[in-house]
Amino acid sequence: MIDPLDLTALIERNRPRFRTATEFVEAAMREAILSGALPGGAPLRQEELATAFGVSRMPVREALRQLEARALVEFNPHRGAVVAEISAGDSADIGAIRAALEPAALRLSLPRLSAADFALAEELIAEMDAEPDPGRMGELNRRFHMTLYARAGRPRLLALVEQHLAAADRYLRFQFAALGYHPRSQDEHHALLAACRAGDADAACGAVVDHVMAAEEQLTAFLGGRRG
Amino acid sequence: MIDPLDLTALIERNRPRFRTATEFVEAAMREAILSGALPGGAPLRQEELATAFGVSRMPVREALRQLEARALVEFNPHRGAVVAEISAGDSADIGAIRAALEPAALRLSLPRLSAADFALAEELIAEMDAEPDPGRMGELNRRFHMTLYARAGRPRLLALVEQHLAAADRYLRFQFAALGYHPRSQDEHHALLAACRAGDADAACGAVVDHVMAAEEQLTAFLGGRRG
DNA sequence: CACGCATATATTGGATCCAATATCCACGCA
DNA sequence: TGCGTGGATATTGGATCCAATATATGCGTG
Repeated sequence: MIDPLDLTALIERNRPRFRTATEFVEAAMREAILSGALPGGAPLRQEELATAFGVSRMPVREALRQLEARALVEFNPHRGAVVAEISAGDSADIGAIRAALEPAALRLSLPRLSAADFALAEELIAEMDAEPDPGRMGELNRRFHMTLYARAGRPRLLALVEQHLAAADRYLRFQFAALGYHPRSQDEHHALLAACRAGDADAACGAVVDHVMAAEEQLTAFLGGRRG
Repeated sequence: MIDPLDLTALIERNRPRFRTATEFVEAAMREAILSGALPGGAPLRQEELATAFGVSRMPVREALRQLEARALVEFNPHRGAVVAEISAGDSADIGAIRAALEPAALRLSLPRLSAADFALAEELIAEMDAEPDPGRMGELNRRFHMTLYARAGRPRLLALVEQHLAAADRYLRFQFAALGYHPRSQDEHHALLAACRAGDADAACGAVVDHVMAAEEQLTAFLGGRRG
């Protein structure tokens, strides 16, 4: 049973931003899943969600289908949808994808990055140092990475990267809550930015891969390595 | 207006394979889009599709939402959905993604490939030589690649790879129809398989990247390079 | 007392209905 | 004659209703 109060905060706040109820429900539920408000395995009763969002079951159904295509929820015919579980195996999967995509995006973007981009990235690192909330923290981390990739000029690639950065957030929140923030990650952010500023594509890509892999290893160890 | 006869072939053939109408419609429409039966830009009228599939508008709507999340169709609120357009820019986008993901999948899979896997890959190459139909051709090409990646043991990564192999098919069909099949591609398949058999991961990954990039360059040139 | 079967209930899947919005066309006016 | 406005029409978005299926409960029987 989902506590209605947990969701009411997310709901109705940015309702008017969306043109259709389906859009609204999809965005709110994605946010809820990625932020951990809806934990892995949580059953998603359509009627319950519909009343929580103040709509009928139909926008909920369409939103659930979209989230299914993004692997955030899983459907079982006639049995309902549940929030996709997190696991060590899935974390490794996401890590492998990030380690492949992010250097590719960076390599395309790097030559076109401007001084303003570097300044923004620097500022985001500083904000991360001061941010205690894990949720905002993940958001800042995502924006830092995306700032460096943004000039790649490949919308599809960037959408994939952002999607998997967000997916990784679900896991990083775990790590953050359990171990506190790892200062090594900030060192890696600085190193990455320095390599970018120097225009050294190979070093920058290496830094990204190391960064992703390090976080991934930490996580796999933390999650107990139940699966490869 | 969609010619109903174009779709009727796809419809009702494997209808019983699916447990829900939504699953069925989603699979059929994805197939239709990827195979080119529904070309880019084609308007997707819900009522029309519903009668074509012999269902109500609802499964169609849910299927369209799933396809939207996979970037195969585009929605405009209150204006309807259209099949996602193909373009030189999008082709380059897909090429960049493939060039990043496929070597990663291959590197994970390569050490675990068996003699049977190599034999299957070899057979698929041979079948490609004899296949005149572009549709079946793409299918064989996809299976060849996926055979080499299958042992990666990363379901999420493999799903992404397969998804973008399929997306690339939409473009390769173009190339095939206009230029005929390029024998160079088969040479590259042989070289790739040889490197895999030799267990040379670096060479194999290099071969994949070259293969993807070569096809991509051909395509970009053919599509006129309207966009980067 | 355990197991299997039948029935009851809850929940999803699918169809139909109504409302909201966009497009199209005609008409009037400058 | 060209442009803008207003209404008619088509199509989507959302709500409600019905059917199909899965789970749970309880009964009977071995």
